[in-house]
Amino acid sequence: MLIITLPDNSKKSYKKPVTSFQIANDISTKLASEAFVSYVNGELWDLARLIETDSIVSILTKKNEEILKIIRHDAAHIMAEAVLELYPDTQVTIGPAIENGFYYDFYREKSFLMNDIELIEKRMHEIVDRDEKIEREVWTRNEALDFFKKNNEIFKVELVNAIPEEETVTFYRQGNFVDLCRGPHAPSTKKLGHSFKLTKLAGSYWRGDSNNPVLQRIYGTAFLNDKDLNNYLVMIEEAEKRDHRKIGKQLDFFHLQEEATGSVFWHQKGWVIYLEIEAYMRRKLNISQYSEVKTPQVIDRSLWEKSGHWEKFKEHMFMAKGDDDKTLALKPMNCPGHVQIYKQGLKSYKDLPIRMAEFGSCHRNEPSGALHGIMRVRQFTQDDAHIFCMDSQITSECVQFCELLQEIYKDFGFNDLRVKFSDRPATRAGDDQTWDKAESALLVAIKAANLDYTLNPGEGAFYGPKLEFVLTDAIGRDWQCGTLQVDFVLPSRLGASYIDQDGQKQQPVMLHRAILGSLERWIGILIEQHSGRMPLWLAPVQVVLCSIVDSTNNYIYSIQKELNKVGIRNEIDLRNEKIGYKIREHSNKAIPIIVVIGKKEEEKSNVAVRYLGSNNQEILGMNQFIEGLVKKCLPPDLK
RNA sequence: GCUGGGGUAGCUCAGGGGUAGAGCAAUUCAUUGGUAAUGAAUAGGUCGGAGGUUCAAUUCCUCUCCUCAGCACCA
Repeated sequence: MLIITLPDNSKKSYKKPVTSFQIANDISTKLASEAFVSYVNGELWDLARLIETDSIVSILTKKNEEILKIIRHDAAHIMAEAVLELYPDTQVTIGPAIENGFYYDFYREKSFLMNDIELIEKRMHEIVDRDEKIEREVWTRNEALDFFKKNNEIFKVELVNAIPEEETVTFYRQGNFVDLCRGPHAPSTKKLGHSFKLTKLAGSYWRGDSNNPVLQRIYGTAFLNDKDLNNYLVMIEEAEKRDHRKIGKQLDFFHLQEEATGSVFWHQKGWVIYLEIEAYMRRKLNISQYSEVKTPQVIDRSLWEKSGHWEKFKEHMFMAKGDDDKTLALKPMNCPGHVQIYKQGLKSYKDLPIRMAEFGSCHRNEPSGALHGIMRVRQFTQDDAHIFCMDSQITSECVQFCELLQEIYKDFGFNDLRVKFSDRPATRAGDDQTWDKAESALLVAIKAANLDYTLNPGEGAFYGPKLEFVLTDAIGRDWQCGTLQVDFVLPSRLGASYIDQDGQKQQPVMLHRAILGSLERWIGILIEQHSGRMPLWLAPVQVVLCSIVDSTNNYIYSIQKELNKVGIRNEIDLRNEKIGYKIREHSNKAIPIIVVIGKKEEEKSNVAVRYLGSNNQEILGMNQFIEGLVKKCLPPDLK
């Protein structure tokens, strides 16, 4: 006797082992036809898998969110089947469902081209229509090994080899395609339906290691119906319009060109944003008792050798030849320079903590494939600082930093940031006790700032653990912005010390920290966040004054004079164009406030104000308008 | 760096072995108008760069640079 408990707590009893499909069928034939998989005691199972003990079972249909993952995984298998049918010289490797879709990595001498993708997609639709049964099989590990060896599938052999000898593995068979897979899957290829699309073709590496063979990855996405699929595709299209590279060009913020690959040409409008942000950060750092410094751009090789950068980072450093055949390097980081300033003169424990800040312009020779607009560049400016402190000050400094960071992110409108915590790696400097202290300081800081985090186990730097503060771009890619790293190593390598209460020489700890990360990346993220419609305090042009007829030009000049006096960034548009044309053009240029001035306004010393994104207009007295505007344009920390 | 796309007017893009195309922008003229495109005319190009094949290359081939997507990288 076998008792099956259903979600509504009703029970069914069976004399023999039963499948979820039978159970569904006993409830209603409709449910059986709509079922994809089931939960059996909280685990996802195939419908055809035999349940042999008393169990809690629920049947999943399209209404359950989990199904999306299942059909995307189905889609990956169906794609692999299609690829093997069309290109039998291919080896399959792995193919998971991922956020928003799925991919499969293939190994094949010849590259897939874009037309291949179309053929594969077509074949997938055929396989769906074939309604092939998808069946689960349990094999011993050695059977699996023999099978893959016989077929010369070296990648699968490697996967199976990693499995302990006594264990069994599961296979899924559909048509002539068999794949090693944990499952579960829907009962038939037909269940996928036709709401899928292959999206991208890209290279990847076996097991994510660039020393391994290159694989070809085909990405796709699948949904439960065409409407969801189309919504998704439209959403991606919309998101692409927020791309900072596109907007940067449209709004005349910056440009990039071949002769300076990976370095930004800031135009006047973009540079205004940059300067406003820098000024804001200076105010915040002053209040937080940082002192700002500036260190050399080009430094002799010997210092980089002492700091360890030469050994670990040489390939990424730009070199310059000096006199006497000296090798110089453009600084990729600011820390060694800051230690040199720290080392000038003896430091006492009473001097600590020392918080040394720099808007440090760094050069790194990033691999060409890593470059991305102004988000990943070869020359960038960090809002960098190093806090030299005693062990006993680490925690409070970390807490203060996280609070400051959060305050600043809020001012820029980022309320939900994500934190990654990278703890001790296998090979590291410093003893476990010191690591304990540093890791717990970071954790205390996260908690004090009321932040959630995800753990990156073993991903810390060899010199200490770190926090990474991550923001997301328009199409969902993660970018590390802020960071906080505890460093036990550099101070000793570069000989930084202080005298403690007992007159003994001690080594300070160094906290590397940045809040925005790089000004370039930060502005890129901001542009995408706002689709180019920057908040008033950052808008390159805050107001544009538009005429309707040219008889009011003198009145407009007089308003402009007043705006200039109070530091409102403005433009005037006296062109011989219709007002509708001007409104449209300035709206497209994302200018936050358009002021229209005609004869009516001039007569009473008024202005007609129109805010971006609104069709309303507000008639205000000129003085009243300017007074209000000055307040609105204040940076968030001065409001 | 790796795999696959792409580079044509200021911008967005079409084309394709035989004098290079559109829309928008620009310039000129007319229009002085009331809240997201007034009309007409004109001008605009080493078809990313270097080699090669050809009577002829922007088009085909080779190399190279840049760029896009993903992978790897981001100390």
